[in-house]
Amino acid sequence: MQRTDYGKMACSIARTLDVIGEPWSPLILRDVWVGFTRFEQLQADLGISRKVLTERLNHLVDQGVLERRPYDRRPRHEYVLTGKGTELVDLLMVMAGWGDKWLAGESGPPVLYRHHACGEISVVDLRCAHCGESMHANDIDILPGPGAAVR
Amino acid sequence: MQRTDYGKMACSIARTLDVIGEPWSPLILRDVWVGFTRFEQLQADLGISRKVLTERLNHLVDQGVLERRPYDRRPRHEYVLTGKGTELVDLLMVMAGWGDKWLAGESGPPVLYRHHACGEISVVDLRCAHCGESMHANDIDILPGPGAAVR
DNA sequence: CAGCATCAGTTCCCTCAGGGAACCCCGGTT
DNA sequence: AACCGGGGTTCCCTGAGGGAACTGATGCTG
Repeated sequence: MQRTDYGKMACSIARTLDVIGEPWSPLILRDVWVGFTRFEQLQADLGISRKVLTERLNHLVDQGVLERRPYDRRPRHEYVLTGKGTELVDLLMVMAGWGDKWLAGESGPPVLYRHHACGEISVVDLRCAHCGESMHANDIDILPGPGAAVR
Repeated sequence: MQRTDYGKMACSIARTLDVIGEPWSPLILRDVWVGFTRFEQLQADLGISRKVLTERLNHLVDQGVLERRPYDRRPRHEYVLTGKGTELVDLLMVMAGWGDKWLAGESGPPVLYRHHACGEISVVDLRCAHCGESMHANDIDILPGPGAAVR
């Protein structure tokens, strides 16, 4: 949890930050996505404090982004992405794309993405869901929406 | 700065978090994007502590995401997005899109986006830059890239 | 069946980052 | 000369993150 509660703001960016804005949360999702699904695996891979990992996992489960699932008759669980969580991974892909472009340096990007549909190594691009043309920060106007008045 | 330094990890998500992963940074970028470009405006709109706002702005300028620009003969500046920063706004759009879908509730999204190209209210969609087909979390394989070995 | 290992946390303390308020500096205005 | 307003700085206090030790439930081993 942040000191300041973003969830109350009438802004979908702030609300999203309330779900995955704390330090570590995006990296936890990344790890779950690539197959580190258990507490010990996450802790070892990330080097995160166990206390904080517990807090983050509980929060992500509470928010419906991850699901806790037993995988043994012993009290053992793994964490898996829900549909809501899987769609957050899209955000991670865009984040990775920006980092690949601006921060990777000499040696190039640490991972590559192969698109199932065309079989090629590729990157994500943002398109308008309506017309299919490119849709970036300078290609849009912002208008107040129906939820604008809610505080 | 986080306690843990993400910038050292061989992961573009972690590196991106090193730039805008601290609390407030995405909201600062959002505000600059929509036109709150001055210290006092940002402080008033966000309700952020002045100390932290100073730190965040310096960090974002250091990272080449924002540019500090004088707008008066007095020592007054405004902050504007660089090219690098403008591309980060794409990330904010995806973040907002997710929040609109999963967190907006009854009253609907607080803001709408009108796409210049088609003039319609729309949302961003992720496509493969290579073939143009939909490209989401489950549509790709992850492979090690050239920068994978760097620690 | 005692002892040990493993996973998944929980508890403890310590440090340091965020919040809040007061203060400062600098140029311009009256 | 006194005041103002933008853009910070400085101070203290609280609370979140880090680290390491401890716990509890279950299964495996001798």
